[in-house]
Formats: sequence, structure tokens, C-alpha cells
Amino acid sequence: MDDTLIDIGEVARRSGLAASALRFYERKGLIQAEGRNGLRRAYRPQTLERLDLISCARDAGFTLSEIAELLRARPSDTELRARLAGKEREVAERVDQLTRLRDSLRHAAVCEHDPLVECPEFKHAVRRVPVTRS
Amino acid sequence: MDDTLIDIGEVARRSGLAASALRFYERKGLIQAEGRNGLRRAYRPQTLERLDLISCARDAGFTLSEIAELLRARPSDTELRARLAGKEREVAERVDQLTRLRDSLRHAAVCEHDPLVECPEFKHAVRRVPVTRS
DNA sequence: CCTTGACTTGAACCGCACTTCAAGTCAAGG
DNA sequence: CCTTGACTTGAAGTGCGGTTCAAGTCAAGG
Repeated sequence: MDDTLIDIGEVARRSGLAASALRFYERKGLIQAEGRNGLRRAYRPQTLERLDLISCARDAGFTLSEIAELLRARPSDTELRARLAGKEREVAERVDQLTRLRDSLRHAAVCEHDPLVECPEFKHAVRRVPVTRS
Repeated sequence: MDDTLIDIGEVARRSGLAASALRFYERKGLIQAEGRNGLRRAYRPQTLERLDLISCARDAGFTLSEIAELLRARPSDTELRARLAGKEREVAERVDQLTRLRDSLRHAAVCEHDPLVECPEFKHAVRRVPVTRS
């Protein structure tokens, strides 16, 4: 257990997040400082891992409240787990969609259609998702 | 060529987007009405396809200005194509990340760690991306 | 002791993507 | 002709995810 605490400035530097963002996350309950160094927030090293998870989930389209919920998740909370299962389906669908979009963008690099978006191969990206309305 | 125009209300219904959003997209130059039915905007059926592309790209993390740019893209615009190639790399990275996150969420459904986020298998999602800073 | 510089706070502000509002207009139906 | 209801406009408002600001505080170094 490495319990050397890290000042907010260094956490900011190492996580790539602004210090203001870290304070914002603290207000939202996503992270917490273990102590203070004078006035300065000091964080446990594990906080860096947690920040990676937060960034990852945020990039995946989770809102900060959803992330807070995810961080609190315990195996006994079946209702929450059901929502996570829903999230999984959502993410899976996004993976499919993004994969198609990536392929379209890849094709755009060599395509000669004018304009590019009229290319039938490009349009493959936007195939309607079967039935995920409401 | 089916050139029957469609009223904004029906486009909204069929695309799943609010009419206010369609007007907003028009102001941003993403779509345009082909004519009017009285005051009512009337769109060509192809607009529905375009709206699917817009929704897809928006979900993929493109801003509306980036989408406008994408819609205007022509094969001769090499600078823009270079940016699209950059976007492709970005999307590819997101696909990887989302795939890991999806697997973690899938695992969360059966995992007994308390709290769930402490599960080593779950943490696999947040593996640091090699070197894509700056 | 005094400066420096990185932090502290709450509150205000920002950009994005829309939505909502108030007041007005039009086409169709009775 | 009058109502109804879906549209029109520009302007203001909303929610999210932060950033920026002003005024203050602390620890370390000279």
C-alpha cells in the first residue's frame, strides 16, 4: 500500500485534467481528497486510476451523475446492475455505429465521390439501427 | 427520383428529431428546406438520410461544425481530407475504448466485487491509452 | 519577516446543443 | 368567415461540463 499522498497540482499534471476539473469532480462526489497539505488537496495514488475510469466513461457518453452511480455500484444493488446492463447494450450499439463510421472515414481518404457524403460506400455508416427507438 | 416534399412535422416524426432541432440545423447549414408549404418548411426525402448521418456523427462525438465541414467535403479538398483522416484515428481509438468498456459492463452483470469498480477485470476498461496526449 | 507562487473559496461566466416562449401566419375544415 | 392547430420568427432560457475570476491563505525560501 503506497499511501504517499499527491498534491492536486501533480494529479492534474499526471491525469491530464485541469485542477478546476478535479475540484468540480469532488463537488459532484466522483473523487475525494484524502487530506490537505496546508490548504492544498492531497489525493491517494489510486485516485489517478479512478480518474482514468472517469475520463473513459465520460468519453463513452456517460454523464457525470451516471459515473457517480457507477462508482458507487455494489453487487447487492440489483436495480443499479439492471441499469448497467442497459448501459452495456447502449455502448454495444455505439461500438457498432462507430465501427461503421470509422470504416466510412477510412474510405473517405481514397474516395473520389463529389461530395464525399454522396458516396454509397460512405453512406454505409448511417444504416438505420433496427429497432432501438424508445 | 421521388421528389415529393415532406413537411417539417413529418420529418421530425420520421427522424426522431424535434422540429426545433431541424430549424437549428438549418441555421447551422447542416440541412436545408427545398421549399415551403405556406410557411411550413418542406424537405426532400433524402434529407432523412442526411439526418441519420448527422445523428450518427453527433453521437460519435463530432461537433455540429465538424459535421457541416464533413457534409461539404469534396475529393479535391486535401486539407479537409487530412482532418478526416485524423478523425478516423480518433474514432478508431474510441472504438477500442468503448469495446473495453462494454466488456467491463458485461462483466459487471455477474461480478461479485464490492464495490464493482474495484474489480480488476472491470478495471481492464480503463487501461491507459499508449501515447495519444496532445 | 517578507515575498513568491501554488493553492483555496464561491460565484460568475463559457460554449455547445438545443428547447421554450411570445406573438404572429397560414391551410383546411365546418 | 371563423376556428383550429401546426407551423413561423427571433430572443431568451436550459443543462451539462467545465473555466475563470477576485480575494484570500498557506509553506517554503531568502
